[in-house]
Amino acid sequence: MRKRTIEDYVELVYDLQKGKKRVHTNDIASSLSINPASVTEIFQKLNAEGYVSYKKYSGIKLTDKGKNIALRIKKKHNTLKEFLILLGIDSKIAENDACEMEHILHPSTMDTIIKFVEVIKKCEVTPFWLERLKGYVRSGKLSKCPPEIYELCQNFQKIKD
Amino acid sequence: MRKRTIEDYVELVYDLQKGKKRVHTNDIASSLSINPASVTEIFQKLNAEGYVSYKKYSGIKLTDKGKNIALRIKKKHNTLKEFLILLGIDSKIAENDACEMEHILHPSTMDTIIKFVEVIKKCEVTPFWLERLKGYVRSGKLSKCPPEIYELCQNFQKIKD
DNA sequence: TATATAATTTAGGCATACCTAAAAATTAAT
DNA sequence: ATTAATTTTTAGGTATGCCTAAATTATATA
Repeated sequence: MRKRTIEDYVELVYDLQKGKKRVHTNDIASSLSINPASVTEIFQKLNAEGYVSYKKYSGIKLTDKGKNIALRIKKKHNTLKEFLILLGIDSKIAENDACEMEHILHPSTMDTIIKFVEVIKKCEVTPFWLERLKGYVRSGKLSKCPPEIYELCQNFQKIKD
Repeated sequence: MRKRTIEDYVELVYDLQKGKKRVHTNDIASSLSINPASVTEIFQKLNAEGYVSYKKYSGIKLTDKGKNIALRIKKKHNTLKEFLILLGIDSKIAENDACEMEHILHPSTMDTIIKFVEVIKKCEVTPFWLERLKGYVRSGKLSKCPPEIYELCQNFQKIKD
């Protein structure tokens, strides 16, 4: 696996913190299958950089700074997952890929994807191209674009030019 | 930057190899702004794992295994870049994000994206939703879906049910 | 061909993200 | 309230991907 970033930990702490006051070394350790001793080091680092407040032997708690970052990333994560699921990708895989993508995409790419999801979600009917895509992924066969659709697009294009 | 993988190097070697017999430490070193001494180590590793053949002081050359991997990744890369550009993302940014995504996406996600690009490219006219998305990204304003389109999609959906 | 210059490799170092083992603190059970 | 069990921390270790400096090999020039 790639090296885990501060963002990864902050996000995880946020999730584990739900319904408890503080997050303890063992919570993270068992959740990531790493050694509690390693988690102590991570806590110290997160604390030093102001993402959490840490008291020896009593776990950590996200600071406002940490919470903001967590929320920012989780928003990205959810949008990306939604995006992938929209395209027909299995939700477990979407979850995973979103997890990777959330750290690497350029803000403007993120912005486009956010708007993409928004546009598709605003449609009351499943867009036609999406039906075609899903069918193609499922069967390996790409159905023909119905001439009505084609004509419409063509007309709209003419209007623009 | 994230830790560079074997894949990164193999891909780079492939590109640098164009028009020359062998790739030398300095080619990689200057291309990545890392120390030639580090590149020697990388060469030894690539050689040990069979991706290149390496002769001390005379650079490396991709093996068939290495070449296959390079081609596989470059194909992913190109598709991802194309995909992002289709969505209206600036080509320099698309290049960069593709570079990151190519290593992380699940094969089935990759497959869907490949087919997505294929479907859109097969259209002789720019699909309508894509026009709307681009307009939205550009202006922040989302145009209404024309009723003709809406009706068509609705009809097709009825046929399916 | 001898020598200067450039490219490459070796040897050893540093940072980091993890590890294990053992010490210290906390919590639970009698 | 002791003592036992659990959790957490400390101390020290490993692997890796980079580094610098110095040694070695290759190449270019006189």
